[in-house]
Amino acid sequence: MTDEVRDKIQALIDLKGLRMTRPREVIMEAAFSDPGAHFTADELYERARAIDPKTSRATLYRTIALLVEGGLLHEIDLGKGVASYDPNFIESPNHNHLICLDCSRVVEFEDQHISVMEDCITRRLGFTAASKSIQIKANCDQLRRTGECSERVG
Amino acid sequence: MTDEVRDKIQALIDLKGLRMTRPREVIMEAAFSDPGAHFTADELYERARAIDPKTSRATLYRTIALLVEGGLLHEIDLGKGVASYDPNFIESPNHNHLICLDCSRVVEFEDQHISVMEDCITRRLGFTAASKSIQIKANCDQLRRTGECSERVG
DNA sequence: TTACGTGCAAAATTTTTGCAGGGAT
DNA sequence: ATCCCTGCAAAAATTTTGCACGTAA
Repeated sequence: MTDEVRDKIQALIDLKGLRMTRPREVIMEAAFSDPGAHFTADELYERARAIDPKTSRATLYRTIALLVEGGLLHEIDLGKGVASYDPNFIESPNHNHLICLDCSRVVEFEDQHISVMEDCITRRLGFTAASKSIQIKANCDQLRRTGECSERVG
Repeated sequence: MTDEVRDKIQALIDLKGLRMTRPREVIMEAAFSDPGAHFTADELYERARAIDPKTSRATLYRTIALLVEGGLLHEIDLGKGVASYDPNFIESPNHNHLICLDCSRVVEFEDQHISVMEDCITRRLGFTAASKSIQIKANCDQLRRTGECSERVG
């Protein structure tokens, strides 16, 4: 977990007048240890239990809600049917997701041109954008050429 | 429901060797009667029951799965926490969603430029796009000017 | 000390499934 | 007649909540 994330967490705790407890610490550690790793509630539960097996689902859900509300965690749709969460919006607030239909890998990307156009369209519709996200489901070219998919990340 | 939709449904039924039954008909009627209206599973349940109160959830979920699998219904994330479904991808296969944070209204929009750029980025990452979607959460300018939000759809 | 936080277990939601009877082709 | 389909009810999966005890500040 980076210091920046640690600071944001502390700021959120302070802002809401909450307390930093060990159960919360464990869950946040599990959530932010790898910024590239998205997860579902259940996956985070397993990760947290890897750090402290006593972690309870009740506290997990309460902490997820806290982090989402505070903007440190974003709820995203990765097409799994259940909500996934993305811990990387702190460091890359404007990234999008490409989901590989062949291996389910998720590639994050950013693009200034598209971002500008999104703002443009939003304004034209009479709104001011608060958050923007793109999901692209796609097939891996390499798979078709070589029969393999995993690994390569453009 | 348009004839085009009716035809697509029939084609799906035929392709899979299924049968067109009254319970399915009711659910599909509820789903496609208003292409602009997104819905959750539960909302569709209520709509279907308005047509035929005997509609069961089991059949509803089975029919939703059938339509999603067949590409007639798209699962989308409207930020409600539960999956929503969009019946309008048959008529507008490439539209995106803007969600008003003030009134929760969903505005659909399409844009050729962005669509091209998405394909471009996807190719650059080494993939071929299968489906693309954008979600923008935004605040209504009119609300800030006049204190009202609903109604206006750019 | 004193709220706030926690875990447990129960409850509430949401979705899936087994099964026996019913219906489309 | 055949095999798919349906509804019911039970089960499964996921998330929320009440409560008594624990603990950070």
